[in-house]
Amino acid sequence: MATSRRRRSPDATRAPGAPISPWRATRERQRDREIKRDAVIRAAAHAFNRKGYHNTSLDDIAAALAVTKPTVYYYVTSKEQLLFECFSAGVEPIRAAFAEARGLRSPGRERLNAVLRRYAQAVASDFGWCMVRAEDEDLPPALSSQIKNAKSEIDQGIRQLLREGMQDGSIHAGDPKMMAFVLAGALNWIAHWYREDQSMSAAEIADAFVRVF
Amino acid sequence: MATSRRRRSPDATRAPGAPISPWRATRERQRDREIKRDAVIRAAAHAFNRKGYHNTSLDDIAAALAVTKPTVYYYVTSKEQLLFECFSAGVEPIRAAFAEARGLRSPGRERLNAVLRRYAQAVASDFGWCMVRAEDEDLPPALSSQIKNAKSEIDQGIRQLLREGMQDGSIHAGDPKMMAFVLAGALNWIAHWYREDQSMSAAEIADAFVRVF
DNA sequence: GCTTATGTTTACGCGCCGGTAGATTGACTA
DNA sequence: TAGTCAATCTACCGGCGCGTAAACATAAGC
Repeated sequence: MATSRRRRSPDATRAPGAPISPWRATRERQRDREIKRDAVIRAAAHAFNRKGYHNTSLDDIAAALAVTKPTVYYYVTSKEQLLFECFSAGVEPIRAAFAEARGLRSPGRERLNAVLRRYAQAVASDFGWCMVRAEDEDLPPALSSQIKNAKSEIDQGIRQLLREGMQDGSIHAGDPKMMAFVLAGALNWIAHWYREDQSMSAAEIADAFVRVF
Repeated sequence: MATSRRRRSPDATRAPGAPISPWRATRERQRDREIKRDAVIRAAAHAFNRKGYHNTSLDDIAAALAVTKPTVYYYVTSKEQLLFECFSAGVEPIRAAFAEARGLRSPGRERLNAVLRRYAQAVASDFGWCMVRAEDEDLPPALSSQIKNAKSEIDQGIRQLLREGMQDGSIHAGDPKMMAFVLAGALNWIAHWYREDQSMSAAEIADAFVRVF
């Protein structure tokens, strides 16, 4: 929305070594803008992680970045959107893990383990906390439904890996739905206790968990 | 606090059949008060469960009881305390389950299963939701620390049962701490999805979970 | 019946916080 | 140098929601 007002796009097919375009500065600014926007989202995730969504004001987030509230609003349209962005940032690596696992040829159990490991790491991050705790009640329906879809997608992905593992015999038979609930629950819960008990790294936790299963 | 102003205690050693004490009404009123107070807490738990703590106003809770806000405050000193009471109500049956399990002579695995089953049922209730999601950030330090203690107690209880089960050979060896995290996480997570997917009763879920482990 | 305790109401104060309007600064373009 | 545009600021609005003061009603006790 805020970026839709550019009148001319910079010449993308510039010969190397050619004189620098006068629009270079514009591109740099745009890149700056993305960096700053990311910083806002990261700061928000960190604050939400520590104090909770509702106990964090936008003034808090702005202060953490040493700017003022309207500056935050320059990069983000609302607090709700901010939460949503944090959620998205948390989910993205998990999506990636699934995509990666789909490409592998190893038995289902190993593919599942790989996903779970990445999952655990994602959940242990600042974003992970937002991901796990982003509640539909806190968001307008449009964003809420997107979150539900994403969560459902992950759930189905786990069930699918479980089924594949059962078919190739690498995973003990059982009800995929229940097993997925157990797995997701155990992993998501990491977000709750990891802040207080950081005696292990996220990777170590993931390995320990996989060992338990 | 509100009950500390009674000047004379009713005669507790009254002969049966004797004329009813004029303080009987007082006792009845006191009992009424407790019932009403419980109703307030239940209504709060239900509302928190559906809309979340921060999205529930005390006016909402009052409206659900067809009274006004000050009436709620007549039974409860603050919203925070209300949340704390919901937490306590949720935890209490779990405490009871542990106490019961300690009295049994069966192998550790069965005692643990019994606890987990009750645990799952507690988590699937309205109170359970509050229990799982009551965050220290939302409460004053005094209450927050009590909650932490209760949670820690439960955690230690699970670990203890695991150790006992390992000693008598009924539970496969492993790291009790990690296993407790996995168990608690999987069970607590029930609170998140049970509202939307009520295809099974809490007891069925508990059995299914125990089977997965 | 008069008084006191108990329960509930109406009406309100007030702080916090999400969000915005509009001025301001500064850098890049021509 | 003038003009444009991106970025940030100061100052403010409005409302929601917790919690309270004080009046009012009803029933109990004497």
